[in-house]
Amino acid sequence: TELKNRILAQIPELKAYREGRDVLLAFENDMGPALRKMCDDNYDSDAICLARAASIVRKDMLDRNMKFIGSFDKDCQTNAVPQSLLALVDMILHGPNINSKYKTQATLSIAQLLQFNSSKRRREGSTGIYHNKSRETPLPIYLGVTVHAKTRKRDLIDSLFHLGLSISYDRVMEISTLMNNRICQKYHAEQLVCPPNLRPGLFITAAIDNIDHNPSSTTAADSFHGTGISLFQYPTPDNEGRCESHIETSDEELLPCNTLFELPDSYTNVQPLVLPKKDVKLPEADFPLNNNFHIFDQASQNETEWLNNVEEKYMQDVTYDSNISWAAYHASQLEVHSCLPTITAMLPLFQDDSKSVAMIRHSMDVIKQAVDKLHPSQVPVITLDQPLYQGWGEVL
DNA sequence: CCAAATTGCTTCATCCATGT
DNA sequence: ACATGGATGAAGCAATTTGG
Repeated sequence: TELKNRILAQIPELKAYREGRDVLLAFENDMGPALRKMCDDNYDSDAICLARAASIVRKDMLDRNMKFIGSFDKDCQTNAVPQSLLALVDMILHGPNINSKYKTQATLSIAQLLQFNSSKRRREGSTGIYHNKSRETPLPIYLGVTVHAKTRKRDLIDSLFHLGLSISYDRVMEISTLMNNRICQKYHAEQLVCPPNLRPGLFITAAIDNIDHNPSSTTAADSFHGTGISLFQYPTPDNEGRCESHIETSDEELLPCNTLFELPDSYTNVQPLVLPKKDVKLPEADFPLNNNFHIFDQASQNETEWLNNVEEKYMQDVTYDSNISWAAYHASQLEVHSCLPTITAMLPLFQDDSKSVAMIRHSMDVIKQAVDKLHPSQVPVITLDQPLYQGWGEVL
């Protein structure tokens, strides 16, 4: 309507005919004067050009129907916005002659924000912006979720949302619930808890430790003395493992967005365990247990070398590569090979005391399940610190 | 115009740092 | 050890906006 009024104001020879919802513009008298007037009015023809360009791009934008499925793929930024919008933004930013295939991140960001903040029809005098889920783009989602994950500050997300940069706080909550439910569904389907960022085919080590959150405030009613289990994988350039972080999104509609699923019972229920009172008979090993004393010789030789190094260097000034400490010396003696960052995953926490034998037994079961799934041929490797190790010995 | 979606507001409960 | 107030989040409801 605004466009119609502008056009009518500029070209009074035009007449508007209403036909249902559409408005037809037609010339009342003959075409000549009107055309001439349009050509003369250079200023407004720019405006018409802009309006035309905008409506072309808008049509593409509003036709988009994206849905956030829980993860971003590599080209999600480009795929989230129509090509015409990208081209337009790129032309505005870098001039119309550049036809580069590689869009800058600024182009992508601006285009995504445009798409995110667009609406099909705005009511006269409406103040706020209502965002449509089907036109959500990766950038505002990423921004909102990341800011929440790092800071957990609601007002920060709210102000970003009011600036049109991020999704609303409610939407962040909704997405987090959705992710939880999806991953719980996966755990239920497999009947074991195995974080999806771990990769099949890589060696796994596990660590069990007690988690003690003992708030310093005197009124903190409950402290947390639980158990945490971490899994580690060590990818190398030769074997990076198969990356299967994609969670299937089969029955999308069935997942409620307002209630949280629970973890499988087989994970959360720690079975009680009674240790036999008497000494247990150890099974006989089916291979000879011989003493590899040359390992100890090698180890003591390493220690001697370290002590020699300390003796040699302790009088001198300490520099970056003095490597005085035990760990630094031995690390410097290792051969350097390229290695990728370790993949770590933390399993959901347990409330049970980590020193109890039942908990340790359950940890072993849980770790074994995860190892069997990811790297079936492997013997589980578990590390623990001293108080837990005592209980561990009892379990064994 | 109207139903559906989205957003804003309020209330209530809980947690926890801080001060006394 | 206790009170207090800020921060947070869930839930419900109302208001507003959108899109057919």
